[in-house]
Amino acid sequence: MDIEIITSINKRLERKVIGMQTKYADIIVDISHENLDKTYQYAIPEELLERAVIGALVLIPFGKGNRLIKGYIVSITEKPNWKVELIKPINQIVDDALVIESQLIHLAYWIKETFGSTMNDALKTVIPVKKTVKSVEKKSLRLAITKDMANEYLETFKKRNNRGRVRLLEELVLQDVLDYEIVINKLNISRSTIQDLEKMGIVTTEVERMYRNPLSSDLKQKEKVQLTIEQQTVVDSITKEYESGIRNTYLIHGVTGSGKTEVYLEIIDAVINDGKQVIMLIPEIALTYQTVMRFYRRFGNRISIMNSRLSQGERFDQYERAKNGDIDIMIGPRSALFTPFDNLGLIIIDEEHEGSYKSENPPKYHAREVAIKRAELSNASVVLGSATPSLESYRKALTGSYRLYQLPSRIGAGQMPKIWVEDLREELKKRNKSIFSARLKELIADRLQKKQQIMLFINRRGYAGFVSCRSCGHVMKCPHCDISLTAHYNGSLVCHYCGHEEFTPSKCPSCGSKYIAAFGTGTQKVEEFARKEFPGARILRMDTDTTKNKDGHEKILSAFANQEADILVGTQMIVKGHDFPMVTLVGILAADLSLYAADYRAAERTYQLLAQAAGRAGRGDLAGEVVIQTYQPEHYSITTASKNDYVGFYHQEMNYREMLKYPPAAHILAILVASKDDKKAIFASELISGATKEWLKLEQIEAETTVIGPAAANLAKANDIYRYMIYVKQSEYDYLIRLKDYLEGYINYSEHMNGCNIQFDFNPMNSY
DNA sequence: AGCACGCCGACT
DNA sequence: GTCGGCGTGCTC
Repeated sequence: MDIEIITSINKRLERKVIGMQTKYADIIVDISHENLDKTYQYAIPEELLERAVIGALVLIPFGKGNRLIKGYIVSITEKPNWKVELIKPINQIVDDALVIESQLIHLAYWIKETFGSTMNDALKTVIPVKKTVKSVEKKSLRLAITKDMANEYLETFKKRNNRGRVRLLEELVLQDVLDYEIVINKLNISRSTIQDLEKMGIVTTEVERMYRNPLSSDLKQKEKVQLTIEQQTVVDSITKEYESGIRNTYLIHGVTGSGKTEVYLEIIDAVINDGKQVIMLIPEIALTYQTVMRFYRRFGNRISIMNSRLSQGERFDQYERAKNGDIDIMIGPRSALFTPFDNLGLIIIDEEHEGSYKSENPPKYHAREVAIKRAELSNASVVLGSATPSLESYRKALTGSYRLYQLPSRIGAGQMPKIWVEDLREELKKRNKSIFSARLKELIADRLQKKQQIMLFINRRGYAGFVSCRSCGHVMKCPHCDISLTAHYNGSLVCHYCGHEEFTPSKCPSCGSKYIAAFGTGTQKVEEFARKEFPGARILRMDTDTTKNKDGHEKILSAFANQEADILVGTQMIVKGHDFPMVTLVGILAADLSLYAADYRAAERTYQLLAQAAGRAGRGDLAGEVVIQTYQPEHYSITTASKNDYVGFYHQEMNYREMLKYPPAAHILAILVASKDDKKAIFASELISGATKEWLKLEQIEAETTVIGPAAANLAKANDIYRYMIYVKQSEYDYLIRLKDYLEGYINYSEHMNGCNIQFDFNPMNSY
């Protein structure tokens, strides 16, 4: 007997004896159609077991004819969830590590494992929605023969009573191009009819693929600037390593105005000249016309830009262009990370510390970590850049897992601004009840007179204050969410979470007092004050209200850049992306507001905001000044920011995190339990916390692990859904992942979790 | 997407 | 009857 047959029989026997199970693979098929947008289960033949990994490209028999089609393995299980006798085996595995889909599916799996989500959610973030194919690939029908011939056919079809064909042909004779969609839906012609006519050579279908480039491609004169020695050193060092095949993660710590962008441009140039592709992540808020044009001028239409305003179709186009090799550089927010470049050489993350790089919905991944993983999979380097690096990254740079580069000085004539810290308590003592300190007032007057520009920055989101009763303290709250309502200038109260709107009451609903009014300083109030204080000044305000319509954001910024106003009042959104050479004064009205946030990152965020805001002053030839107004002038985030001392801040903050075991000193797993039914949510969260403690005991790590909660979330109710939180602090990330895996199993198993939505968040960036 | 099944009118 | 056009539903 043939030796191969014997071994195969032996193997089979062996499996029976050991009780080895057949393994099954969930596979997504490589056909773009809505109905096929799910997984199919196939048996993995024994001899393919080793190579059947997640992401593998396989050929599978599909449909009645068992025609072989391409598919990708997205998960592997032991138990079939389909009638076993109907499950077909995988035909073969195509070994092709370069297939980008494989890589992205593998990445999705890693995301699911590392950040906790379903494989489905992970896949959805990684693979562009296939549904959009329909709307993008605009299919149309055209007559393939002359009209006379068509009329002849029409006669014969009429005689034969081929109603479908007649309907279609009649329409085509009238108007020789028809939209595929219209033909199917409006004319009620089935696909088989069209196919038949196509076979007969009467009609042709065309896929017109028109790429919508969000930017017109008129200008692309190459722009090259002379780099400073500092910049050149960084560029040389990174490109030299790149060229010698070394791949690494680099952190560029450069003060605002130090010219990080030029450094990026040079490195990108080197990488694309090597025939590789580049992904550049920029926070959405900084993705302004100005920034985009800089890249565009340098690289012309080899780049593509993605942002959340793009329609699904446009987004899909961009992915297609990347896949077809029409572009080398993709610029965009978090989601651009999944651009299907198959020869990726570099990922850049600008403003690496930005909170928007952390996804808010599952999978709650951090773009920085995913970028590093993707770079590892496709042999690329990662460059992180920031004026105020996240503690996580700076720590890694100091311990050597990232390479650290410094750009300590501004380029050109720009000098670091002079920074004043004004103690608001002192102002109050001096009976200054204005929101402007004496110094700020004086400096504003000075700049107005010199015809220079001023930015006033209020450390809060576009918000005009909550409404409360002065006699009983009752606060107006949203009936669906546990959050105070926000007063708007049109007199209504709005909930920022669910959009609930009601009239501002004239009497307190709790005690009936007439003294109920809006509190807090918002951008609108600042604007009002400034108008009163400086009647001649032209003032622009930028917040969520004034930027609601399409290009509001861009319009206000360019109006200010064109010096159509003297003062720009705004929230965080004014501190990013734009250069205003005529701004020589920045006022930060209440620097410590963000310190009160109930969140361990409050100090870090405050430092970042102050540094960014201060960085706006004196970008041109004129020297700048910054006034920081605060009630806590002695707080280290403010003292270090006023001296532009990032390293000093880092060490102080790191001490605090070490002491309290907050990230990056340790890791936190946040578990959110949400349900429409309050009791269910409470019970489920109790169970989960119990299971957590059990598991910790089993692993014998309960002593070095802290479990907090369950407790009602900060936002205890949103959209009528009750929310409870459990926090687990542990210094080993791995333990938290294993705990998550364990809890996932527990949640699937327990029937008490029905009707509850449970989400995991590792090292959360936003509070719940 | 591609394939087959089943229904229905027309025709040898 | 049965053939071919037409609509529909399914694919592990």
